[in-house]
Amino acid sequence: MTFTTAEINLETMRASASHTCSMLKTLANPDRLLLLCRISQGERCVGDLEEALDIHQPTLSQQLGVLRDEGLVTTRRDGKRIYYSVASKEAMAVMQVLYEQFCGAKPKRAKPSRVKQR
Amino acid sequence: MTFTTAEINLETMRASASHTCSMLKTLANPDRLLLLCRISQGERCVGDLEEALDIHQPTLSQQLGVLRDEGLVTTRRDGKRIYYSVASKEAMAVMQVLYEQFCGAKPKRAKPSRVKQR
DNA sequence: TAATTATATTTTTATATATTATATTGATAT
DNA sequence: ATATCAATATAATATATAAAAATATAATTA
Repeated sequence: MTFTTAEINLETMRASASHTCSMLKTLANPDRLLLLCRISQGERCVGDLEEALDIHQPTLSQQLGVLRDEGLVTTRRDGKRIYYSVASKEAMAVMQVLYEQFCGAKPKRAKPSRVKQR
Repeated sequence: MTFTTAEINLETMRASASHTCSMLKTLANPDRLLLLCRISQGERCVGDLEEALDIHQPTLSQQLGVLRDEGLVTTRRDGKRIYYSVASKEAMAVMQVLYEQFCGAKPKRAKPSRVKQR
């Protein structure tokens, strides 16, 4: 089977291709994808992320730096802790679709499918 | 401003992270993104893509090979020409969202915004 | 001074892309 | 059949990055 989409204009897409691709590139790493996934559920401090993902602290900090540089997250300090939250609605929209497509989640607006009663 | 999404379960996402990321990686290149964009509007032969994107034939063929290997497109031969079409609904869903988010396109289901009459 | 997080540095490893040349497949004319 | 042209793919190479991990150290706050 093959697919098409609603109209996507090539020139319009070309204009944002570089920006779009650098964001995709940032998401295209399992550690960063899962970090963003965790942070998308509400702000999280580094210690929490370290435990949830089970990666070494400097590696974690490095990947968080990548997410910061790309503008996908922001931080807030509270005492010794630094809390991360998602700063990009574009990234959130993409995450949502990825979850729907690859994890079988229903889109929020979908009509519930009719289920035969027995 | 910060953002959250509907529930995204970390472990569920982890299970598909590798697959998801390899697809994102494939999309995260301007040439491939634009190729997919063009092909998403209906099947296209290589010559058409070459003209639309203005890249050298072997480079084009190589990038089309990447899209094939990832299963994002399929081909059909008609005489001397080979026609490409999109084979991945997941990729189409992501393209659609990218277009909405980065090119200001409205999602299909959005209510039209009320416009003040004068 | 301990806890939390970030940064710098180095090393390893892996890609990524373009270029050039050549091969394959199908159509057409001889 | 064979030669040839057009369309596309593949192979081989070169070049350029760069991505991830590891180790060590620094900065900030309590």
